[in-house]
Amino acid sequence: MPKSTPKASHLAAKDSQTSRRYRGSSGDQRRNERYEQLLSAGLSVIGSQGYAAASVRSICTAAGLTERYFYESFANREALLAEVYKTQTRVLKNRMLAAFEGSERNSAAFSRAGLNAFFDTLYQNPDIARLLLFEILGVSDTIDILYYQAMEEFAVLIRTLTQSLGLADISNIPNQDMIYAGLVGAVLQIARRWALTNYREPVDSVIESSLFLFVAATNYSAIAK
Amino acid sequence: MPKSTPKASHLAAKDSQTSRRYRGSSGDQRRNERYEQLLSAGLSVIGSQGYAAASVRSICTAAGLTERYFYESFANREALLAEVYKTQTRVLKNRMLAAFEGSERNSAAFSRAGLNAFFDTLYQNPDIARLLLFEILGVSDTIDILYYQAMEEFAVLIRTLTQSLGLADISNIPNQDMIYAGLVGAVLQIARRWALTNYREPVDSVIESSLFLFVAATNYSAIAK
DNA sequence: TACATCTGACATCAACTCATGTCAAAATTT
DNA sequence: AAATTTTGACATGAGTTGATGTCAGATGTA
Repeated sequence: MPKSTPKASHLAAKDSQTSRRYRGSSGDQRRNERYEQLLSAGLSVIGSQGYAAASVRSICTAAGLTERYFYESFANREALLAEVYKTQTRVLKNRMLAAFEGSERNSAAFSRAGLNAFFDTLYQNPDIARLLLFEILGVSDTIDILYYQAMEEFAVLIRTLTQSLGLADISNIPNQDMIYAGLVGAVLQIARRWALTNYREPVDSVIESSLFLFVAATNYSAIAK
Repeated sequence: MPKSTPKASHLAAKDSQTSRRYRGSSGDQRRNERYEQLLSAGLSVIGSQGYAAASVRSICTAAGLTERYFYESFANREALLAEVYKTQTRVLKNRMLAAFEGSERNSAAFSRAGLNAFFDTLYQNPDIARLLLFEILGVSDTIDILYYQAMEEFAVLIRTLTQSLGLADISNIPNQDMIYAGLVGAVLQIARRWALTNYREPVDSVIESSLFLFVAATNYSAIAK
């Protein structure tokens, strides 16, 4: 039996008894700090150098930790990428929800607020932008599924909000899932284009272009049919 | 001086004099064959295993060639990826152009023909789909730019065709480049979603959803303003 | 037949990867 | 102060990678 039990999960409740306080914090706290450091270093390295160049060594160096601690929190590189991705999409989603809350209840203002939160987050954090827009694709089947799920969540989010507020309606059109997925894809592509041209366009410009597609799609059927 | 001059380009016109006929073909012909074999094997391996797993060795094995010949045609792995990508986007573009040619001259039929060529190609060639939709992103700055350029070309293509045929007009809207980029992104996202769910949706369904976004975007401004 | 070229299987090389192990010194508790 | 846990720097090992080199034998030419 190994003397140091490996922990795939960072929630190692079992050790809270056997561990001892150290530098003012408990074993769980310290482990949690290391986990957070690795998560943050992962975002930084992947977001600036790319996933291919993000070796365990480089991430641990950036985190100020030894490689031994990497495997305390993550099974492998891919698991770290997955966690970073989940964390950042959650952050993004929350910011957008907060923006929706604080916006006026009319169609344009509402959508603009959400799009502003989205594009502003990417603009303020190029590492996040690179990771969410580029590095996440083509890594593995597992990660691809994660990406797919995140896209689906965003699509459901905007669909629910749009419809529940009665801002627009395309319910007479079949395959709405796909159309909302397409709209998310349109925004992502505009964001990728924006990033690849070093964010030269003003943020308002990318917001308005995205908004146009949203409004066109959600209003067209009501007008045309 | 090295006795075997390395050739970064596969167009090694210089050797056409020094080389000798072999198995019925000239040196240039043989070199060209090897180049094509590597290109095809590259698509196959990258498209089925992913770029990360596509080592020089595995590609050469798939091509039935020795590693020595890899560097005769390509400077490195990335150069091969770039060539495969360029080749396949060119093929795709040509198929779409051919589809446009053979279609009726009304808005819906025209767009449908192009979209059908696009989605059908991906459906018939999952390797191409994976490479174009997933594996191309996040590899390197050079490859990212290649992707960006290809997207831009497709956007210009549909913009030019749409406008020159008078099928629709959004010229009263600013930042049309961005909007067409967004439409390309929408189609790509629908394709990615389709691929990630193992092409379960009928091809007509993804075509109609894409078409809806096109028609909505290109007709909305004319109606609304 | 004698010779030159081309080919493909294989060897080599340093560099790098992930993952695990070792151990003395630092920090904490008793 | 003594004992014990935790830490961080480093070593290790098995494996793979990209890139280049070697060479006997197949395929051609004279």
